[in-house]
Amino acid sequence: MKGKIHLQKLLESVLAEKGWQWPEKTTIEPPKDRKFGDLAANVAMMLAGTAKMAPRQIAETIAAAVTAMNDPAIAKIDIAGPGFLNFFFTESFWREVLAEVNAQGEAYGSSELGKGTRVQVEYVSANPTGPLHIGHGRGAALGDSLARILEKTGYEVQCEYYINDAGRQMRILGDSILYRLRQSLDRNPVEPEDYYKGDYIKHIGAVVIAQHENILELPEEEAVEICKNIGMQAIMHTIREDLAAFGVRHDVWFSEKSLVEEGKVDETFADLRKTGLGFEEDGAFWFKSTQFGDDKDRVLRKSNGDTTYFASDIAYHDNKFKRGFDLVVDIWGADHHGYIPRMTAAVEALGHPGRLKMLLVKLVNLLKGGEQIAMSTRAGQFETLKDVVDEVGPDAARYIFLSRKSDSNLDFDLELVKQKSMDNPVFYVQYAHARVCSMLKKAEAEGLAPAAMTDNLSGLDTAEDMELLQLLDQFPDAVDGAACNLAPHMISYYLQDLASSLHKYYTIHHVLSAEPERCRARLLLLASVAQVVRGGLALLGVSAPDSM
RNA sequence: GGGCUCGUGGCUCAGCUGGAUAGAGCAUUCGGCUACGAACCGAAAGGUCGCAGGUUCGAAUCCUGCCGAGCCCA
Repeated sequence: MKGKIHLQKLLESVLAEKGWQWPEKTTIEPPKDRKFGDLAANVAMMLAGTAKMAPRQIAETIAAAVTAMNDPAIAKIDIAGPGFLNFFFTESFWREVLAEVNAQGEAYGSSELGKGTRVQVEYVSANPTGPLHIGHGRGAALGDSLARILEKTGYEVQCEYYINDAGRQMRILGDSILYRLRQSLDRNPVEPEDYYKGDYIKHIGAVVIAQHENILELPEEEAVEICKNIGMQAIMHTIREDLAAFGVRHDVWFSEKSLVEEGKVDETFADLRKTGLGFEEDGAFWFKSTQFGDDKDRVLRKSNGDTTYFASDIAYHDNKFKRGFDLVVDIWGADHHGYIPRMTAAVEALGHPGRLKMLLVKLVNLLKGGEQIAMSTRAGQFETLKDVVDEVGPDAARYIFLSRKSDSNLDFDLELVKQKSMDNPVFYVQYAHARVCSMLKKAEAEGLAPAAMTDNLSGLDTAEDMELLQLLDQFPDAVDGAACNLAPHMISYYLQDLASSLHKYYTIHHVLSAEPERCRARLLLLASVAQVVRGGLALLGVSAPDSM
């Protein structure tokens, strides 16, 4: 970031002097091959069109102008390929990065990118009909990490869980519990055509009978209602526990039922009717979503009087924006992707176009030693999030989830995730941290303290020193990138790079036995690396142990 | 039938708001611990970026068609 900012200032002043406008799409970033230099700018190629000159010729002009400025940070400028400007900075410039890292401490990497924008991240939001499974875990890790990243980059973040506690699924839950309850008492009940079959249903049945001894004497409707309520509470309780054990935060637990009971759905209907975007037809109430690019209009209230899920969802999103969020991020399972056009249409109809971002999380393919484990809540066979976290630990599970794009398929092999190999890079990154901590501890025991910024740091002069310094400088860029793209996996990849450079450094350069001044400078460098590793892992919600 | 997402070395994936010789890890082969943690490091080998067109000075990246996989809707 520091290098980039410095370079951008130089280039901007040169362009201003030449009367060229700064092209919007200019990038300043490390070149793909480090032998090309420390940072490369494509500005000459971007200018070719408007300046009506060959890119390389523009590059020559810019390079000459920058050279003439005699900037103390710039060691060399090359022009290469189609017109890249490749900049080499001085070693002492890169050493200054350490001042940045240490002055900011824990805050290093944070930015004002979000400018205080109020953003809500809604995630998990699983129906309270059964325990969370591993697919929910992926969404949970993504949402939680995203919230951390957005907070780090200057957004004001609220995390929310939407509880689908109204509607048909809840009725089925009540039926399922009652059925299992009767069965356990040898009443030989009729099997419902559709019900939840997991063992947890039986356990809830036991709780119900303990609290309501006379339940079987009550009218059917009343009994189902009791089962439903107790069941929902019990399940939500375990969901909260499982999320807490996974280190996932939600600030608000929002009930669909409350939305309906407070008349918010009716309010939304009225609003739609007023704007002409809602209409009656065939005894049903419709939303004119085709006006916003959906492929057909959608029913909000059926002719039998029941409102649809979509109706609640519109009212819910209306409510979100009325609560003052500038941006809403929804994280959904990929099986809901068909829902995107109509939801986008709805948010537009509500007058908030472009302020809803939907992230899809593809299902997780759970394997054990290469063999697939089937998952289905309804059929009652699944590996719960809790089981998985208990088995592999929250760090490993989270890191796996966050080391891939969320919309790509993910194989989660319980055996591989436990292995301490690069099949699960979480250990690789954590190991880098533990290694440095152990070294710092040993140094302390020997009376060696890391250098201060006022000390002579010229001992940091090898290619590996520069590599680490430049990576430290790139951390804020990685965080901003992850925030802009709503993509925590960019942090994982950054951390793997940083850990790799650290391990290489460790192998090549001996720290404690170097001459005192160089030793202390290296300790400062390594302490800075450890701090950034810690900061990066914190954004993923993964711990950074001192020893392992 | 309509729609969405995805096809990148043997495997798992980055890169996708167009830029340099397409990158990692695993697996394979070879090499490195009498110094700070070998859960590590180095080297080799491995690719028509699904296929075919198009846009451009330049395409894994953008557009169109097709093939293939998964899912959603009817």
